[in-house]
This record gives sequence, structure tokens and C-alpha cells, in this order.
Amino acid sequence: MQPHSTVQDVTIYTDGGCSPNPGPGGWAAILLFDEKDVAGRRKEKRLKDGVYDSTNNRMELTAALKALEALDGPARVELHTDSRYLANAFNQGWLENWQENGWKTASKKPVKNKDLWQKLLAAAEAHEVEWIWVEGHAGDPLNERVDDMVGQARAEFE
Amino acid sequence: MQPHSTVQDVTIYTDGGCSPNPGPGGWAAILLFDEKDVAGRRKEKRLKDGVYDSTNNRMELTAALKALEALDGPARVELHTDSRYLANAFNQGWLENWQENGWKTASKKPVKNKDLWQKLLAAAEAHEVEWIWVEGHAGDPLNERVDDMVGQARAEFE
RNA sequence: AGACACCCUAUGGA
DNA sequence: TCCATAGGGTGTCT
Repeated sequence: MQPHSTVQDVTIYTDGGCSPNPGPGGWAAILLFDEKDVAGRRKEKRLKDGVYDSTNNRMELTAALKALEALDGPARVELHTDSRYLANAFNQGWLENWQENGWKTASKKPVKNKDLWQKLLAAAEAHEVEWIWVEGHAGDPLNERVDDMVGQARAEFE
Repeated sequence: MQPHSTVQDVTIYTDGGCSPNPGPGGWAAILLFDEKDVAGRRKEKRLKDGVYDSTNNRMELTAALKALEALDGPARVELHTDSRYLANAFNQGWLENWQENGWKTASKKPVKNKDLWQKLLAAAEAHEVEWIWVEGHAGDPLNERVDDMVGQARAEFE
């Protein structure tokens, strides 16, 4: 046995959507762990679910939240999302500003989806998360898989 | 020939914008006269132009200025604008205050666009102008036309 | 603190 | 083409 860091590396792909927006929605996440299974394949977890009525952005946030909550212990995470809304909130310091300003946007209006943002902050705190924005139609096979899963999840709530 | 008043009635639609703001800008105006042409259609004048660098507010003011300057003789004018900046300057007495205070704002700072405001005052003096504020996306077809013209004008200066 | 306008970005859809 | 969900900013005034 080799010694190993207690921090695992995880790559996560997330997506979410509603049709129409707002309306029935779905989200999905694929977690790829560094650990291998007995066959030598990268361990993987897949999550998906839906709701009868939501918004595209809430589904994008939910996908990331559920993925982070599905981690067993502290992890170094690369989380891929096609949502600028989500990626910029972390990468452009939006969340820090909102927390300092009492959750008001730059135009002094209440930040939407505050409940999810706060859960997301709590869930991300335990880990070292890198938020990676990926262009919507970038052709990455993993992203196409997640997209399919969102459609499947959503279909059960139409 | 019928006798007619020397004062004509004119309805004017104006708009202006920059993209980005500040940046390349355009303005446009549609003037609808009461006179009919030989086909019995309301006579109409359309104006538009652009500049390489300006601000949204300067473009809104310019649209109104150029429209008033395009009138042949004294007129009763209904001028439609979606700019509160422009409409309030005339309707809320801002301009009167500025002239009395040596072109200082309520917070003692120099009024911006003084050059355009002064030309506008001069141009409006010859007429009886009613400044009508219209909500930006009110769905009025004439306003949509003017909006299109602004885009066209601006496009030549990008 | 308020208002209007001008935009910029991405996603989700019809 | 259109709309909705969301954010950032500037131009201007009271």
C-alpha cells in the first residue's frame, strides 16, 4: 500500500435546464474520481433529478450543489459548468460582493436564488473547488452525456 | 385652395443609443406632418446619423435636436422620447433651474451636455413642443421603426 | 436613496 | 426571429 493524501481529486461535469423556462426542469452531474476500481477504470458517480417547476439558473446551481454534496471527504475539485452565472459568481467575486452588500446586486436589487447560493457556499467550503466555465456547444463528450441526463431527468416532470 | 394656419402640427418619434456606452452611436427621428401628399398619405420625414464616439444621452438629445431643426416653420410638436433625462429636463423644470443656477446641477456640479441643451432650447423656442415620455418597450410600431434606424445609423460607425 | 435610458455576457427555451 | 433567467457596467438627473 502506498501512502496517499486524504484529499482526493475529482472532476465534475454539471448541467441543468428547464423547458420552457421557467417550467419543468432537470439537472445532472457526473463525478470522475482518481481512484480506480478493480478493473482499473476510473471510479464514477452519476446523479440526476428534476422538479415540476423551476428556472434554468436554479437547475444549473442545483447540479453543482448536489455534486459537491455527494463527495465523501475533502476534495480538490474541477467543476465544469456552461453557466457564466455560476462560474462568474465564484470567479469574478460576485459572491463576495453579495455577502458584503447584504445580498444586493450591483443595481441594488435582491440577489435571486440566495437560498441556493448560500448552500453552495457551504458545500464548497469543505473543498478546494476550481470553477471552470465551458462553452455550451464545445463538443466535449462528457458534457454531451450530462446534457442527455438532464433531458432524461426533466422528461419525468413534464 | 383652403386657408390654413401658418402653424403646422407635427408628431415626432426620436431615439438614440451607443454600443457600447460610451462608444459608437446613432440617432434617428421620424417626423409625421399633418399635410397629405397627392396620394393622401401623411407626409413624413426620416432622419438618421451616427458618430464614432458618444454617449447614450447625447444621442437621445441629438435626435430631438436634429428633428426640431428639420422643421420648416413654426409648429405644434408632439415629440416622443423614451429618455427621462430629456423629457424631465423640459417637463420637470430642470432646464429652468440650470439656467438660473449658471448650469449647475442640484448637487452643484456642472451640467453635462450643456452644448446640446442650449442648442435644444434654441431649437425648441420657435415651436410649441410637448415632450412626451414613452416607455422603452411599449410596442409602438413607430418607436420600433426609429429603433431600427438607430441601429442602422450606428452600424456605419463601428 | 430613486428613476429612466444605453449596453455587455452567458445560459435556458419557443 | 422572439422571450425568460440572471449577472456586470456607464450615462445622467432628482
